[in-house]
Amino acid sequence: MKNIPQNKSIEIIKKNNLKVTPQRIAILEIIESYGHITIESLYQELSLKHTSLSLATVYKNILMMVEIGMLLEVPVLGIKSKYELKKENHIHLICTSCGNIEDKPLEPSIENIFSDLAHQKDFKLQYEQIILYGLCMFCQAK
Amino acid sequence: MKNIPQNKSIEIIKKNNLKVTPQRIAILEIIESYGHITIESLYQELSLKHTSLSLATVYKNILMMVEIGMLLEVPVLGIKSKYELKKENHIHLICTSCGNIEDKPLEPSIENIFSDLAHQKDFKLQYEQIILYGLCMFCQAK
DNA sequence: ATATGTGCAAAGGGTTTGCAGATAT
DNA sequence: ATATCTGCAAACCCTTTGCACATAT
Repeated sequence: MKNIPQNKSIEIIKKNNLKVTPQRIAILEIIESYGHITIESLYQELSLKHTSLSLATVYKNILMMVEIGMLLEVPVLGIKSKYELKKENHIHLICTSCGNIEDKPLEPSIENIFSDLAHQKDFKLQYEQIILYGLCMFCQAK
Repeated sequence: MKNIPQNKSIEIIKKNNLKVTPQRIAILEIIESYGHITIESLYQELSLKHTSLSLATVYKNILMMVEIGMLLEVPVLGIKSKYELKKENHIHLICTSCGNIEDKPLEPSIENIFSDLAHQKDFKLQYEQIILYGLCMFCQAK
């Protein structure tokens, strides 16, 4: 494979001491453009441009990238997990009608509430996962 | 099967207009005693007393009970989902070391924060899923 | 009596694995 | 040059399904 573009995906891969392959660049670019995506959709999208890219490679990379903290798994009730690039902690708003996921920054005031709460329970907090399910503005209009 | 005890599980089953079978009673009693449990553990536990109970029956019931809102699925990053009896909305504290899940009531002050936040985004909130990952007091001591 | 539920065994589908060949460094 | 990565195909679950029989109402 050829034509490796210079971009953010490459930087992320390098930062994590992984080899910069066209497959990985393609995977990250699609995840970035979608924001949140399932393995299945990711593979479908990848197949359009990289017909030889195998599903096994997608699985191996996604699992490994989650493992090393490059990606974050977002479990979605009822369907399969979606994956996103790791960034500052944020809240997810998931539409139960269209499945779209929107991010919202996690304000310090909220973070404080949960760190206090964890402290009360003698719980050493590592990660806060906040997911709000409901109808997005578009699906409400329907 | 015989020996149907009178208890909370039976009431739950009746309230949902399902037939009261020994299998369902056993399933609910184990979920209640564990608080949160995976399908696999549930089946293992069930097998101890009800040797003829099939895994297919467990799956059929759990899926159906989640569907009608008797049970709630709690996705756990890295492993399989656990299931719990539906009750007032609450926060989950999941230990990343031992996997134990503890509940904490969701205070109105927190609920208000998220309903406000959803409102800002023109999002019609249906369900708030808050999961805190970290180390429980026992695993910190190790 | 009848709708519902269970158990079995088979099918299904998503995920993982091993390995040989290819590629990035 | 060599450690890493990819693609293929098989293996491996976990989960679902269909159907005949059993059971709750």
